[in-house]
Amino acid sequence: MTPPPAPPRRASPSTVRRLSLYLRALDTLAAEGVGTVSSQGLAERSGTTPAQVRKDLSLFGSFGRRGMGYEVPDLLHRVRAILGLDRRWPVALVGAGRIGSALFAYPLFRERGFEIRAVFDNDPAKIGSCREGLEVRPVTELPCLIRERGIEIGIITVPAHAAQAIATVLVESGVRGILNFAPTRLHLPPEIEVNEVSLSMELEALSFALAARERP
Amino acid sequence: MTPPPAPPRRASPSTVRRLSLYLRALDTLAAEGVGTVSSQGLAERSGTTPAQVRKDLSLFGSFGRRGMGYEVPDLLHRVRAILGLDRRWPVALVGAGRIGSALFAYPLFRERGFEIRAVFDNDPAKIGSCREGLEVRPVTELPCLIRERGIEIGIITVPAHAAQAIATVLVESGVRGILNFAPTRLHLPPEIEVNEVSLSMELEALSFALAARERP
DNA sequence: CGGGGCTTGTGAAAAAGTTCACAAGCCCCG
DNA sequence: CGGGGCTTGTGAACTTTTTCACAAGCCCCG
Ligand SMILES: NC(=O)c1ccc[n+]([C@@H]2O[C@H](COP(=O)([O-])OP(=O)(O)OC[C@H]3O[C@@H](n4cnc5c(N)ncnc54)[C@H](O)[C@@H]3O)[C@@H](O)[C@H]2O)c1
Ligand SMILES: NC(=O)c1ccc[n+]([C@@H]2O[C@H](COP(=O)([O-])OP(=O)(O)OC[C@H]3O[C@@H](n4cnc5c(N)ncnc54)[C@H](O)[C@@H]3O)[C@@H](O)[C@H]2O)c1
Repeated sequence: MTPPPAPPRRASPSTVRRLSLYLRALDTLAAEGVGTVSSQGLAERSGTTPAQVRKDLSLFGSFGRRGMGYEVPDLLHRVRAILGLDRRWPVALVGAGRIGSALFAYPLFRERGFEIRAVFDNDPAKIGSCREGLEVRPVTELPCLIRERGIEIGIITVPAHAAQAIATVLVESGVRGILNFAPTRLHLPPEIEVNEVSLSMELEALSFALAARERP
Repeated sequence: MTPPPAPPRRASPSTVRRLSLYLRALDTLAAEGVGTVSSQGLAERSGTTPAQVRKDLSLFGSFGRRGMGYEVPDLLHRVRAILGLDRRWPVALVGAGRIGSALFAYPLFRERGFEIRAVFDNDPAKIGSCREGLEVRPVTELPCLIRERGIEIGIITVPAHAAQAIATVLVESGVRGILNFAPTRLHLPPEIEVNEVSLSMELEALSFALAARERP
């Protein structure tokens, strides 16, 4: 009656996080001209264990040579492909405020293939102004431009009270993934990928750890 | 020979994350004037399950009444205390660039008890300028001011190549917890709490999920 | 004042994730 | 061309985290 043992051959969120770390480490190694790296070496540079590195990678194939380790350029390419970074991702940014502008100006995103192709705001003072060559457009144009420019990922950097409405419009316009900086839980259809970034949460984790250390 | 069953009565990182979510939900409930909430209600508002809510809270005590649920103001206070938010945390910000300035201007941190009491940079054009009433100081004054102002948490928003040196100085000056926005792994003594925020990683997780969905 | 309807707190079971341990494989050297 | 030294890939053991399930407890109503 119980369905077989279940075939869950999927990467856990922690594996995905670590893959990003491996990618960062591999970028550095490649820049240093290192040709080959062992699971040991990768583990040291990404703060995990050799067994973990091998397990993570083995979910997607066998990329190493026994006795030798992994070839840096090859593995770099593989990990990029696994993470879906072997293509460009057109991105829209909604909310050209403080954090939105900071993100927009951040060059590393583009290097990784994330291309901000539209910026929206509803403040007349901001609309029409330029951010690094791209003009801030009114939110009313959002559906049209998202479709036109084939945008698949939206970054939300508007105040919390406006986030849900923006998210809904983004999804209706064809966006499949959302990175949300506003401190609200978004209600969206389950096929939409949502990733929340909460800086308060990060500080609170620190505060918890420091406070816990003081009184056990 | 194996030490007893082991008494690991500590909250896992995921529990801590969820506590932050509960806190956010409780804030909203309190603002709405709701007097009482069940684990069910909290779960819905924080995207988890009732059993998980109860397990998480039970790590720290019994705060509810059977048949009734939890009293919102009481639980709010308890969760704040658990997270170490029943006090002020003096914070220093190093790197008054784009993301640093955005963080500095963000009012929610202060509301949660995180008080930015010093801002540092090494760019002469920025030193001496003011951010919301606080003057940007040169990094050379960092050790002295950190000690003087009793700062325990440092936020690093300098370029990656400068992050390790800043982190080391912060720790030598007495900081016990660090929130690092620079994309580098920091090497610090184990008693220092370090929390990395990597926005690339968040985007990459999205990209992975969207790409995976396309070719199963 | 006792029974019914809910909801908590918590062991026990299940699932998920990590570490272990080792056979299989590769390269180099003699 | 065969042996030694390393390192991968991977089942199996172990650990941690989540889910389940239910007794214990509280309140309200009749
Ligand atoms: N600044 C930070 O460090 C920080 C940290 C964590 C989270 N956040 C969150 O990020 C979001 C933005 O924060 P910020 O500090 O950049 O605020 P901000 O006020 O500087 O920027 C918000 C921008 O959104 C625009 N906006 C408001 N309503 C809009 C709407 N309905 N449609 C389109 N645009 C709209 C505003 O015109 C403004 O330009 C907030 O939800 C905040 O909680 C900010
Ligand atoms: N902007 C973003 O959206 C974003 C996103 C993710 C991560 N980050 C990371 O955050 C960090 C800062 O990014 P940013 O965009 O704010 O860059 P930025 O160049 O705007 O700001 C960096 C600031 O650090 C100062 N600085 C440089 N070296 C210093 C030193 N040795 N001591 C003290 N101050 C020094 C500079 O003067 C500048 O004011 C970088 O590590 C970046 O990778 C930024």
